Amino acid sequence: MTADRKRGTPTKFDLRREATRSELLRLGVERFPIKGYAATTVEDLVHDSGLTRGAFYFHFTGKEDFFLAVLRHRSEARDDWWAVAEDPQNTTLEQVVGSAITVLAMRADGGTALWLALIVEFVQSLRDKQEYATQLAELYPEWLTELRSFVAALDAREMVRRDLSHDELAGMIFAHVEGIELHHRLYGAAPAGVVDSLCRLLAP
Amino acid sequence: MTADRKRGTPTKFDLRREATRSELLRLGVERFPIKGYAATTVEDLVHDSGLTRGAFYFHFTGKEDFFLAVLRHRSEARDDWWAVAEDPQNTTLEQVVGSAITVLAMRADGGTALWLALIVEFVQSLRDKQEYATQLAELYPEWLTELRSFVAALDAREMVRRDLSHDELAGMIFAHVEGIELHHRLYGAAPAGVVDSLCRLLAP
Amino acid sequence: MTADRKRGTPTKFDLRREATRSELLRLGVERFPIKGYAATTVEDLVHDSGLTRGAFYFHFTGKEDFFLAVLRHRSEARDDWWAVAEDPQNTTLEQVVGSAITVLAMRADGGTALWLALIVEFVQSLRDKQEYATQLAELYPEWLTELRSFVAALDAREMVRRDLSHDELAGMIFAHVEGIELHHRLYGAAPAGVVDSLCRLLAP
Amino acid sequence: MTADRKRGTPTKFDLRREATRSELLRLGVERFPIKGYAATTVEDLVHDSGLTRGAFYFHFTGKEDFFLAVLRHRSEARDDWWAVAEDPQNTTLEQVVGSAITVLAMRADGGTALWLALIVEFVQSLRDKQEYATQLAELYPEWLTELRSFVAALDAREMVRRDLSHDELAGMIFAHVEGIELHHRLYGAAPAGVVDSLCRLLAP
DNA sequence: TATGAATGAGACTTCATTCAT
DNA sequence: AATGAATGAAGTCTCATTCAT
Repeated sequence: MTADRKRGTPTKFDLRREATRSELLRLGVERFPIKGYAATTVEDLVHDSGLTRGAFYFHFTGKEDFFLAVLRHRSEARDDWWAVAEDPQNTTLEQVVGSAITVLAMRADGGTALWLALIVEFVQSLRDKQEYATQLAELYPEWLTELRSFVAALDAREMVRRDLSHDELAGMIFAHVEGIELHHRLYGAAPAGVVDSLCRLLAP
Repeated sequence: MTADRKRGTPTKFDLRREATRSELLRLGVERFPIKGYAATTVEDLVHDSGLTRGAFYFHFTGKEDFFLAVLRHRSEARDDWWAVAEDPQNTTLEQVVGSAITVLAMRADGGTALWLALIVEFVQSLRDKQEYATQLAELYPEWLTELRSFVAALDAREMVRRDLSHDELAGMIFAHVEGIELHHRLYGAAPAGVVDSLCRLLAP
Repeated sequence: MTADRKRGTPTKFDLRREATRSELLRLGVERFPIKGYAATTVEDLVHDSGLTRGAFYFHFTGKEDFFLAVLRHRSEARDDWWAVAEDPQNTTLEQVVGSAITVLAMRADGGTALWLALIVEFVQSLRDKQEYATQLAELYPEWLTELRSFVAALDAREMVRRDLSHDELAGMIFAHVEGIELHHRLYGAAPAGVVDSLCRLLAP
Repeated sequence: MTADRKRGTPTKFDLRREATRSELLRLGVERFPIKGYAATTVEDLVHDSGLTRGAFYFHFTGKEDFFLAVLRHRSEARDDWWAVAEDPQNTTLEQVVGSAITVLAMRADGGTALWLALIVEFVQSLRDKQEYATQLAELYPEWLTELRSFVAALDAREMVRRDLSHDELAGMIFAHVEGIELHHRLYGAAPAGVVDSLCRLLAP
């Protein structure tokens, strides 16, 4: 059996383990948004799922470790929304950005700026546990990938400014959108023309 | 004594009480940034200051109430930084925005995006205590005041777009800057040209 | 009131606090022997005493801190048993030692070698928390004091060897007695003539 | 296979089983001293050895059972150190005892008084599981055997007192040495002349 | 107008042991 | 003969808040 694992053939143990692990991650995606990072207890996570706290600690070192795993898990399930930038029907930057916003709004799992808020809580709770902060920072470039693809697609159609790198543009619009959504969430501040402001930031 | 207070003549008791209250608020401004909202205990707040838990609960109903009071207290001590927009030496939008950024960077009390993070923690900790969320939302317009003055000063010099209200512009740049700074704080993401992007957002 | 404290006049708070603290220590002396150091939970300690876990943690940093405080507390309540060494009725070393053993046997609070076993458990549980080990080591000389007095009294009557210091003799007989009692406790090994062996160790 | 076992001809299954069992015991001897009895988890025991929890529970009913088996296992690997008592080069009791101490100091596996401390922890953890305490007590006479041989060898050369049985003398010096070493371990108390005190205890 | 000892609900985490395979 | 994922009971400790004074 050990040999099997080495060869990459999952044993029955591997299968069982992975099933449980996945279920835990799914529960994390589902339940962290409900009460927030800090207020969600391990018990809240496993409650009513047939899993136990023990299972949780078998798979993860602790809550921090788990939260990062959840973030990674979320990253995996991403589609190609940025393909809207290649759609010839969208002839102007405004149209492309508008379509993109529309597509993205449809799949926000949990609510606007929700995960950003969770991440802020997470980071605040760390206080000098540098290891986890580092792991989080390593996820950022990955999240930027989609946006970079979007920017690249725009660039291919000469719809975007060229004095900044794709990376810089992606980072800029990411931060802009999250800033707007977060203010909306915290203060109920109604955003004024996100499409418009994004276009201004991106236009050549 | 109550009679005195009604007449507006503060007795020495009133003075003492106000001194204690102010000191507590000052401590809040000083100590919340150190460990974050959740991790800062009431003991952390009063420790080493000669004040006690008892004083804390005499002046405030609880931690939430106190935090809001601290936010209000912070708003009071604001200068006229936005006057840079009236300085005739700054002839272009770029120069004005650049000066403003420079001035603001100097007085950040505690660190970049720090208070935004505290507010996020605070809001997350509330979970259905609508009363406090409402109180927080009421503070937002006040914070916007400075930015609105800034925008108005720019407007007077015809340096700013007019398709959006001062309020909308103020809200937009507020959210933009905080979004950028927060990403910097969370992920170490280096912001690409804040002055530049602000100009794009504001320009006529 | 603060001034009172500085002057050494206990306030009502001081009195209440000390009463609770003493009661906790008393409970420690009473209950650690029942289940042993490791198995005695904080709940076990306060249970049925009207005190709470919270009170425990108000007064002590944790279980280790408390255990050391209990050991110190025990040290304080010691009588002058070694005065038997000055009793002129005991004319030989055998008689003196025999009387001493008899006296000591009467006040063993909890059982033979019980506290030694607790201390061993305590030390084993520390594992590289040097701070507590150091604090424990500092108690040893104090415990030796009584035995040193005993040896000194014997010495005054020229009943004891002089090639070793009082300190060395005290340490030797302390270890000897505890070794014997511990073996008795662990293995049920019946000690063969403690009086006799002590005399051999002490005789000139 | 069972038949084979009954006939005493070990099959290759028997061999494998015994190998695993032995390895587990060896691991116990190696790893209990590291963290102590209580703090050493079953995982600590098998980790990095290729063995598993499952194997552990196949061979032993539990941790207590295992610890006793480890103690028995340790007893088996004993040499004839006490032969120094027969060495004609050692002409006095002092010389014999001194040589014995020297020899013994060389083979202390794990550190001074280490196993005594483990046994204390073990016994404390039992609390009314009389069965295990009994099994432990049954090991004691066996451990005494070596010391008894030593005493017997001394007796043959008329170097030892005769008012006590070999058993009593062996028990006495065993307890004495362990008492001294334990105090050394717990409090850092430096033993004063072990050779000397042993001679006093043993001399005719 | 405070004081500060005490409360008490729960959080995270550990680990000996089980059991389906 | 062994595997190792999972269990679940229990333990230590934290802290916002209360209340007698």
